[in-house]
Amino acid sequence: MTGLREERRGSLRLQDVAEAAGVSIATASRSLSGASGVSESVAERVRDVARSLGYVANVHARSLAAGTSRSVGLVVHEIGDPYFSEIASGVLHVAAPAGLTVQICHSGRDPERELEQIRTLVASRVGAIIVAGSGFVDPAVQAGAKADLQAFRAHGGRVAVIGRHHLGVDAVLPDNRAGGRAVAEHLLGLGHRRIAVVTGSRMLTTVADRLAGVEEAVTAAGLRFADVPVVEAEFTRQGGKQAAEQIIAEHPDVTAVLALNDDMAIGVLSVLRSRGVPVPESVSVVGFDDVAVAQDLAPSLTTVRLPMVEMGEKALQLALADPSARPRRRRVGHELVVRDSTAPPPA
Amino acid sequence: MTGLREERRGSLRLQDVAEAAGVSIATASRSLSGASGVSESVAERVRDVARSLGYVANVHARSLAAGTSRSVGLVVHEIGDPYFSEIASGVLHVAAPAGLTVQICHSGRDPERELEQIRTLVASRVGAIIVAGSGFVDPAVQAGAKADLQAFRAHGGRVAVIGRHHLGVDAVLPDNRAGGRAVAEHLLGLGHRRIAVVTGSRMLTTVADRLAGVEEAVTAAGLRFADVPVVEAEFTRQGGKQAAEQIIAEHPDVTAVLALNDDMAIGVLSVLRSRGVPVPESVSVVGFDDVAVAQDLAPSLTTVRLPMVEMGEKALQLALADPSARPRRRRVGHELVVRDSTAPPPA
DNA sequence: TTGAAAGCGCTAACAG
DNA sequence: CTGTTAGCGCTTTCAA
Repeated sequence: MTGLREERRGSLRLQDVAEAAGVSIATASRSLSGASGVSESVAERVRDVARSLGYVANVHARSLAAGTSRSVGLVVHEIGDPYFSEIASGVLHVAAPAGLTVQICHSGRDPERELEQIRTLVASRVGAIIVAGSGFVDPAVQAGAKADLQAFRAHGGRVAVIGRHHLGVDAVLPDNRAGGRAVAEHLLGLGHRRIAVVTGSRMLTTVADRLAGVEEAVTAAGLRFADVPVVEAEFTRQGGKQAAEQIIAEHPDVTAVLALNDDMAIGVLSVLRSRGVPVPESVSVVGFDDVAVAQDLAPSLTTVRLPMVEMGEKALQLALADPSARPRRRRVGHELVVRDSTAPPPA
Repeated sequence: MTGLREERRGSLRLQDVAEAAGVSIATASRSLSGASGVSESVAERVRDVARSLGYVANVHARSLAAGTSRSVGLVVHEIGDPYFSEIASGVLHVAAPAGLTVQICHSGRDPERELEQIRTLVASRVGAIIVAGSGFVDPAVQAGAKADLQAFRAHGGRVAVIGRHHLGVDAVLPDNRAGGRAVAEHLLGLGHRRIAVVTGSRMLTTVADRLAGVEEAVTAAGLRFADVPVVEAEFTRQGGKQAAEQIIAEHPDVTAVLALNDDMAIGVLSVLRSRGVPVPESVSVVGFDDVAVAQDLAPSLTTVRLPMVEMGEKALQLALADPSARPRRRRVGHELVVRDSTAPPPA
């Protein structure tokens, strides 16, 4: 009785399809995988039978036998963060039509955990791994991840990263430096001279690059970057709030706050509003990323737009493209979006 | 030469660990899986060897042999939507410590696609499936999904859904109806009598439930629900904008807009602001969900808080708990959060 | 073009 | 407590 066995596992096997179609299991396999070497008539019949039976191949058996799987892994810092959820959205949008499943995991901005997640993905024999979080300034921090990723590639795995990493693989690179410069120039152009910068950990390359752009602009404007207060906190809304409190306490004379991501800028706006500081009349605020809500805040946030969804799409496309000998880089544009949170400094 | 084979696949097999530790492959397996029946000293040695070798078990081989996998599937409408990314965050937060990987897929609010995604997950032999996202009022629409989910359960799979009722499985249920009532009562309590409701498709149970709550409150206040304009559009920010335009055109006398999710409310606020309509002075606006940014909008949004992260956590916990004969329901609380977007109607 | 059969790496009886 | 061995369901040579 075949019934029993079906009940045990719950689904048909290729063999059931093969029997029903009156062919061997090998032919059935070839028919369904679209491999050549089967007469079209037979192949079609097998596919019909499979469909009518509702057969779905066991992914694990297939992956085990073939050594690869039709799935990709995505490592983000935190999926609840809009920056990453938009990237994830982009990844999913190109994965689905390609018949790929996506495994998402959190690194929590911790290199250790990131390495752990990468290992898990490697063990899952995913076909590609996309690392979406910021890299770390210190290459040593990611040495482990780099080694694992290289080994993964050496065995046919595909890898792409978003943002600057020292990982030696294909990368989608937003121009954080030019973006930082642009947004700083915007404030300087409005006449601001006492600007405070609110930032996440400088260990993150994203932060380092954006900050370098800011420094360029400040220096080019004839100011000393050393005189610009740079307040470091968590790269989150909460961190932005904390930094804002500190600025209000220690640098009450600033006329503009430049936050290195929108999340922090939102935190800054929140504190200023609760303190009754009018934005942009008394203080201008800018962010970076242009997450979807930036335009709906009040005042709407001046920021630098990064095409997160597109970055996710590009990353997966890059990973899926024919492998290249040396790492490819896809730069994505940025765009200064001037909204209502900035104005000339108070007279 | 073992070297070759290692190169072919790229990683060590259990056998390599077993040899290095001088035990049989079975003992090695037991040691690593933490199964009983191995002396602790041997088990420890095996684990040490495995760790020093950097061994990671092949997930597919394991799943194939064991018939189950340490992974869960999560179906959301759209991961870029904050409502779902917060739920996903909750799911990931309980999955990771449990050693579970999470596969996320998009249904795009389309029952067909949803069914397709569920099938893919079943084929992946995930241990559990979590369906987040509203169900459909018409049970027939989801008959396919229900059948597949039941079959999946019958074969040992775990299932939990968030916020839907026609699937006959464990569910985490936000009290949409009571929430709708609460937020409508808030508006009525402030003295509003000309209220417009902005909603997504009424085919969604989420919408139907919230709307029913609103109707209860309106009726209890002695008004006729039929007199309340209900504008239907996409359940997104864009839909909210569209609905707002329509309300301004067709019902210029309303003093309050009740949007059935925050996303739509944000769209409404955006349109009102660009039209120069002061909120809450001329028109009050309320939303539903309390996505993270709701408190940072200006005016900050009065809404009903749903604990999305917690809902994600609970759903996975439910799915992971010992299976029960009949569907369990975990109700999660809601909380009216009064902020700055509501006030009494203009005199 | 088709089929038989040897694994893919691991788990889980079943022996010892 | 430990080892032997038969699969898990599929892909892929190798023959026919």
